[in-house]
Amino acid sequence: MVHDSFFIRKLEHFVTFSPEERQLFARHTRRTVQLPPKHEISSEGDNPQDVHLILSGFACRYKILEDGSRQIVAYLVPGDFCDLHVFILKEMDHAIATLTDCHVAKLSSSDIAELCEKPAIAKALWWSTLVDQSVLREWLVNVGRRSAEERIAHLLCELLVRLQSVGLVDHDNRFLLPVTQTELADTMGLTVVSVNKMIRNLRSEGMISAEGKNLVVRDVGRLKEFCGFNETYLHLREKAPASQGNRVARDEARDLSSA
Amino acid sequence: MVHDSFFIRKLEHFVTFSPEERQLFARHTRRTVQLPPKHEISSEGDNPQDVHLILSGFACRYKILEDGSRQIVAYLVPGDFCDLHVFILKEMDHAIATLTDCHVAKLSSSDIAELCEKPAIAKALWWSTLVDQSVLREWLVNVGRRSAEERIAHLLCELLVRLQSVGLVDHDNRFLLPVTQTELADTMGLTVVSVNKMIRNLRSEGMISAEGKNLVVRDVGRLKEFCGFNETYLHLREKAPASQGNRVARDEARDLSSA
DNA sequence: CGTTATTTTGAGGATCTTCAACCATAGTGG
DNA sequence: CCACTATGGTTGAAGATCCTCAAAATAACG
Repeated sequence: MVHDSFFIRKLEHFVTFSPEERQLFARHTRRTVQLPPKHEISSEGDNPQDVHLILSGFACRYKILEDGSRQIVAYLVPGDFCDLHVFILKEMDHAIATLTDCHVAKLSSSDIAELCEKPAIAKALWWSTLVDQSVLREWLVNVGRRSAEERIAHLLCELLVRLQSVGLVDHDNRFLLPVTQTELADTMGLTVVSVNKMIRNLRSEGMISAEGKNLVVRDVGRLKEFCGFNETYLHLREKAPASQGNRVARDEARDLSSA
Repeated sequence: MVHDSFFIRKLEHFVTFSPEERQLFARHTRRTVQLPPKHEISSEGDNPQDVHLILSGFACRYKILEDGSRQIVAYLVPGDFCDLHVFILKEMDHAIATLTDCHVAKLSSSDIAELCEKPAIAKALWWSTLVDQSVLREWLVNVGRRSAEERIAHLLCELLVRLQSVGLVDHDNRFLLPVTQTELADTMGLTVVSVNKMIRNLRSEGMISAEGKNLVVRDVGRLKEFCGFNETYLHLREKAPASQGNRVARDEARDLSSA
């Protein structure tokens, strides 16, 4: 119940849904599976039949090279669609796997088709694909042009904002980051050793701190400043920032945290 | 006239268009401009009104960082749409500029809307967006996980195949590459000095040779082998290669467009 | 409580960058 | 016609960043 709302909350950064549209979403996301960590949702070369939507947990999109090294090209967090492209591109050019326990909804071709009959929903799905693309561009900038320490800082800023946008961050900028340093390394084009040392730096400079799998951003301003983070590329401000819209969002967040 | 066909040729890797659909394309790509090199087609922060389609020449998509460094995140070659996202995302999160003289078609919101009334065309535009996304993923892998020399080899393989797919490569694997080494460096997350030395290596190893602005791939097999190039990610083989399969695809497209 | 995964640290080395030239080419204006 | 300038390509030397290798410490897990 709670989980079902993450993607609605995400998409509502872009459009506001009517009650019927929300019900339509609920109806088409009923078929779900519970997956353990490191479970492949779809593999390179597959021609999958379903679209997957992350309801809870973390997953990632990645490619494996001939020499066995891995590059993670996207993190998939609650509210994210994994593979909206499967009805157009017949062959997966990458794999998708869970990083943690995940609750995942499976939507068939007809689920998507029926959802897309509502123009607001079709547009929102377009938006989410385009935002994924924009994130990918920023990751390329990150790996291509920033230092190891800046890269990690930038990724943490992005996750902070993305998770905030679906209500998964505490008031003190604490969020669950169930990702190993090896996985971070595979994300940023670095080695574990580097990642470890750079995280130590960020920590000793007082910008972040880690408590188990929780990450706390101690100084958001300085962290963003340090890596040149500009959240425009997440395109979270498409809707007019009217006070009414904001109030609705706040009320929902309160409801959910009590649930 | 010749130029008009590049994007049709590109999209026809995915669907086959009817004569009416081709005419529709012709009708909606009549408004064109001729641009000089280094001309900004659209800038970061813009809310452009038109979609741009490259008819001839090379352009690129890039971001500038605070320190002035640049990361190119896509090459746009004849047949490529620059900014199909402008009707959804209200603010450009990156800039687009020509690299050479470019002949560019400008399509308005209504041009696109009318084109998308034909399901085959709508699907083809979707396909082209998704392929752009796939290329972006592969570039991230490239910059994140491959050595300087492999990166350049991989980019050259990609351009070879992409330009081949629109008929811009000679029988002897020669094509026009009007890109400076500085631009290559900004593409691969390297410096000009490195790019220069790696190109020298590839040349001395007999894989490529350069004649002015022409690049010749002397040993395609070895070049692809060297960088682990696998063209699957370009998704150029969506149509069934059998003649029968093609007929079915064509029939489907016809049915849908008449619906 | 032993086993495995993950984090942490150090030392040495490779790759790529930075800096600083110099050369080649093409376009410009006297 | 030729000096002058701008752009791009080429090269070498020195240094920084990040990697590799190796090992220990810590945490997670059945």
